Amino acid sequence: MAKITLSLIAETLGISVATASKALKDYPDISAKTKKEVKDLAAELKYKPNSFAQSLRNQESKIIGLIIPEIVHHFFSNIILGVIKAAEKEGYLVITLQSDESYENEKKQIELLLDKNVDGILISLAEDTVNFKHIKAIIDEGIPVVLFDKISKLIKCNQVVIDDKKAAFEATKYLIDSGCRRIAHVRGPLKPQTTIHRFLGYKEAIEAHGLTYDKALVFEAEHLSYEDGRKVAEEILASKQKIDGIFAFTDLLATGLLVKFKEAGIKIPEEVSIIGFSNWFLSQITSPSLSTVNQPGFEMGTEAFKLIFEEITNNKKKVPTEFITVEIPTNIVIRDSTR
Amino acid sequence: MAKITLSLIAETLGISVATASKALKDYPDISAKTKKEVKDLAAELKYKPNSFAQSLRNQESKIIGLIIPEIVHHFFSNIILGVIKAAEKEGYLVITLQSDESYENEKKQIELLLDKNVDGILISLAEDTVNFKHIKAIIDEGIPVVLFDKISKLIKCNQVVIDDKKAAFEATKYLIDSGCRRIAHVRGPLKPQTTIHRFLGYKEAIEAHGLTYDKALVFEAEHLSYEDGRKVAEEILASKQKIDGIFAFTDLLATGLLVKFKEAGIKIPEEVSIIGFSNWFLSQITSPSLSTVNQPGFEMGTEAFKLIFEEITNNKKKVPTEFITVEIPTNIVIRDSTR
DNA sequence: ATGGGCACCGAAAACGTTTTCGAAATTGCG
DNA sequence: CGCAATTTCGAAAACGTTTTCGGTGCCCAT
Repeated sequence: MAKITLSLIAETLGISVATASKALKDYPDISAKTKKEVKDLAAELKYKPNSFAQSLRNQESKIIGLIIPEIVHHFFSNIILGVIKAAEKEGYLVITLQSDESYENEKKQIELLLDKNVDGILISLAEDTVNFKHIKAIIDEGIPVVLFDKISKLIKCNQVVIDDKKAAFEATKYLIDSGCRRIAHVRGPLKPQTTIHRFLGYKEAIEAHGLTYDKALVFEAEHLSYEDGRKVAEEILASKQKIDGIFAFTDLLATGLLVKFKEAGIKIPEEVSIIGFSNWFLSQITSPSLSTVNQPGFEMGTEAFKLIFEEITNNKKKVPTEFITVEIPTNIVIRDSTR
Repeated sequence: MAKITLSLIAETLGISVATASKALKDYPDISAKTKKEVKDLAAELKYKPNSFAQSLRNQESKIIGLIIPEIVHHFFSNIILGVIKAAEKEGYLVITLQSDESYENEKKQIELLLDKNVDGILISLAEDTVNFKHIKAIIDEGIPVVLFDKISKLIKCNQVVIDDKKAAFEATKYLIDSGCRRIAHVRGPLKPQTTIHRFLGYKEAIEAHGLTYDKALVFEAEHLSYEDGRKVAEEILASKQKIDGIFAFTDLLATGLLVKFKEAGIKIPEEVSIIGFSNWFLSQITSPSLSTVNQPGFEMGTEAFKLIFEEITNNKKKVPTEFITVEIPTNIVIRDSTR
């Protein structure tokens, strides 16, 4: 039951630890015979190098950190999965933490990860993070950082995003192409950049297709909840605005809208088309099922890991990395809530 | 920019590394004066002990592994969150892996975690795991293991579960108490134990309340999908069985049933009450919203971590742990799909 | 015989921390 | 003042791996 170490192997073979180590790693200055002996014995004893010792010696943990605002969330859990699967392929493991959208937590958690000497950190910024000193500090320490989804252009590092404006443009365009002429937009609270970009995409699509943008058709939801979707639907109904299409900021809002409109006796999609955003699981099971914009979380996670892996490898080879912002393409998923 | 190590501190203070180390950990054989000097300097230089060295020396990583079948899943992502939050409080971080319900992956991932010298492993077994040698092997190596949700009584270790039978009993009882007399059960495929337990709970509730159990009222869904829920609904309708209540194995099935019944012009809950299982997010947004059994993932995760933490601490103190199986209580959530 | 070149191996330092054990310095006490 | 007890510290080993930098031998050519 003794621990299987290099020195054990070396001892039973009558060679030195150095030779044993080099034999296992195919150093050219070890004879084929010795290599075979060492490898055979290692296999027989099921030798597993001690990762603590390796990490200490090589100054790398083969672990990366992942901080997201909210784990229990269809989009984010897809990102987690994408990161973990991509990392696993390259021999990396992932420590996940949830910031709860809090700047303070984010800061503390970065410390925790640095204390564990992770080889890099992937972050989707918390909502109330407006100061980026803590992020810049880790970058200055030489630890690779990749930002995804909730990012900031002010930070010099690799980033992974979707093109919200373009996606919103296309969603709105689809409504227009399918015959809608008075299209409302239900947007979220102003803070995240995404709100603005999706709004702009909506507006540009309207104007690019010979329709006139009407401020009265833009409604703001306080939160991004199902309940808020219902509330906004009531507002729309109360406003007596005549509309035949809605582009909602997110699927949850869209679902609230859809249900309330149905309850009000309005036929979806015959009278009003509705399109959401994110392609969460629930959009498949509303009735009618919800058309939406697919926000590919898995791919974003995969790409984020690829970027950090490249930077880590570059750093080892002392070659500088030039930072890029990767845009993951979105696509429209047409179901039954649009004509 | 030099690394802040103990020896750096020791050198600038003109003492030995040993003394510096002991000063920071309040060893009784260090004078108050020296302690203060060391601590002050450490704080000033922002000294952070190197975790590699600590791990190597102390033989512990302060990291635990978590293997689950599927990350993108409301119940499981709640478990992840519960584990991570509980771990964070005790100074542990969590490496998460997804087995994809595959025994082979499960085995490989356990290896990965052991290679990283995690201090313990939490596992929800994959569906096609029927052989437990790989789990027993880690336990024999002295690594604490806690099983949760998908467990096996054949493995001697701490476990965290819900009482499926009792929960099913109560769900069915609620239907009976609210006036249902011909209650169908839609169950899943036979393999997981949960299927059997929930069925038994249903059956016992029926019999305990003066109703007669009728095999013809039990329907089997091939998978646990929304689509399968719809299919089973058609079966039920085609069978011409007169029913006034349904207890479904899971919310997704229940949702399929609910939608199909509504499409067939049957009023929910006036004509047929439906109750699901798990309290996924989607059960709030069906119309009518779905009554269900709350399966508290977060609490299960928290409890699973507590158990492994206790075992780790026991092991350090050389006190033996006696294994227990913790049952997390479920509760019924009544919404609008039941009378 | 002498030296250069080659193939093979090992000593030792290094990564940074923790802890045992013994030594030195100080104090207490008779 | 002498001896024992106590306080305070440091040397060194240990955790296990990796890699540099020299060695040995041995062969071959001169």
